[in-house]
Amino acid sequence: MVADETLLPVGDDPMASTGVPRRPGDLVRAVQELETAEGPRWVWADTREAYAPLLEQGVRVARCHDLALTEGLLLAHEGRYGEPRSARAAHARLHGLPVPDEQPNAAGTLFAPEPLAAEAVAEVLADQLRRIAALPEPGRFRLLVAAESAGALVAAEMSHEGMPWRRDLHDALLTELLGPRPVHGMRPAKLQALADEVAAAFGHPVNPDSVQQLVKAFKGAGVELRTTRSWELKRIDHPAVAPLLSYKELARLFSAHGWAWADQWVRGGRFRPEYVVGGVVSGRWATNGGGALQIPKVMRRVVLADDGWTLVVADAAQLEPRVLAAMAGDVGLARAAGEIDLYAALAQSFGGERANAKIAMLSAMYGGTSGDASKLLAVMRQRFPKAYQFVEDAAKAGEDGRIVRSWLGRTSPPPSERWRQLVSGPEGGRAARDRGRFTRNFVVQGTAAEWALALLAVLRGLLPEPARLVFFQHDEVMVHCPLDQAEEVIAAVSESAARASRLLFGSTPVRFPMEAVAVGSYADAK
DNA sequence: TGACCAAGCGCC
DNA sequence: AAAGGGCGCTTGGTCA
Repeated sequence: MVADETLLPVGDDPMASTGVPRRPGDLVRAVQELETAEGPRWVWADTREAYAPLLEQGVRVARCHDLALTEGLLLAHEGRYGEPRSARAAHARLHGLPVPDEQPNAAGTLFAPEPLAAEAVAEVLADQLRRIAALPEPGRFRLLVAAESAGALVAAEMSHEGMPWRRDLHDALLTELLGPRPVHGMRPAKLQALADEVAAAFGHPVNPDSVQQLVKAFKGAGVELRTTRSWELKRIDHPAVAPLLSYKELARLFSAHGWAWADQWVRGGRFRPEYVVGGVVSGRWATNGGGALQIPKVMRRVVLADDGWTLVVADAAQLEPRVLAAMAGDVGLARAAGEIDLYAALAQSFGGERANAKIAMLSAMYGGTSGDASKLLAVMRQRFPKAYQFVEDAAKAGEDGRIVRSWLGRTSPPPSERWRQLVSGPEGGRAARDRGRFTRNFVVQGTAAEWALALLAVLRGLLPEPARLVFFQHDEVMVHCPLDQAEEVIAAVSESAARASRLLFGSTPVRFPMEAVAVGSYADAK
């Protein structure tokens, strides 16, 4: 099955190109031929729709421009957050036509819309390039668009490739922790035993999945609870607590990543989630089903390289404080960020305590106020004034109802109407501070996400055949490759980190260490 | 019955 | 280790 989608190959000068409509029948071959001959930047309405069928046919492309992702970035930058961002909507706006509503979910719709004609794709592209050129920092925004689009390619390829997942080991792990797989609708034996223990401790039946029943049962036992969160339960002295805590932990494994999950998401020894590029306002990815970004650590042991292959796993160390140092241009902080252990390098400034340096940095980036935070923030303000001021400004903007932007120009959502009402009411201070914490974090998290996208884009281009990116989680990547490519892939990872840093920040003294290890099992990566 | 919300917890 | 911002996903519970 070939995508019913118009593709537009664009050479180095996008404005000079013309659309090439293709009949679906020869589309795949045409793409492959052009890709080999000219390596164009493919322009399409939506990468997931256009690229997945190509991947099915074994065709991979090097570069693309995703109209919908770009439109979303542009609309937000232009203060038009929330307007429909599909290529079709963008085309309608250009011509003053009624703008179609956003497709709620491609999988859930019965009728796919007619594909955009090549002329329409070209028009939307030209309009976007004009709008980008008119921005105050067009170069940065172009990089953002390229990185976002490259991310969309990687996401489609990772969904296609899948992360190695041994169902036999997964089943063995579940059986070890929960007991054998139960018949539908039943609890596994060990889970049921824990539920029985909880009931016995109360002296009457209690459903441990029901907050209401638990609160009531504890009340009957003379214990008043505000919530049944595990950290709150841990402070309570009652015989039901221990089995209840075990129950909660295992019940989550069972329901979120148990046998039914594997039935749905694991096929042919691969876990294939659907990634949503730009699915988080800060630019991080989200997933649509499969919970790929919330896989419990205990399950890493079932992620094994194929025979003769290895997993190269790497995560960026202390990415967010390094990003802050580079963005703020804070000389002192940048010097510390030139070291492998940034917090250790900062310790001297915070009474010799590495831990204090960490709290100070985290509090500055996230708006923390607890414990020693305010005292340490005062030190930070004095020692690293530019970094301190950078996040303070972002927080102030948020509190004032203004938007903020990441380094490359991703724009935060504007405040909601509800927030504006709230902020002028009796609880206004609280609402303002909450939004201040959000915008404070947005500039750091958003730029860290951009760095990670740039890393992915570069790494994708450096990987030798047949190595494949198979997993990405905010600041961590996994490559599946033959054993004898391990060294080359590890080198490619650190080279990509260096190039990503230059792409975003030029010649900064800040280092972005990305140490990769080759392992047989994901569980051995840390 | 289905839609929706809240609680709770997994990951970074 | 501490912390807080961001998410997805499941369950129970309520309401129309």
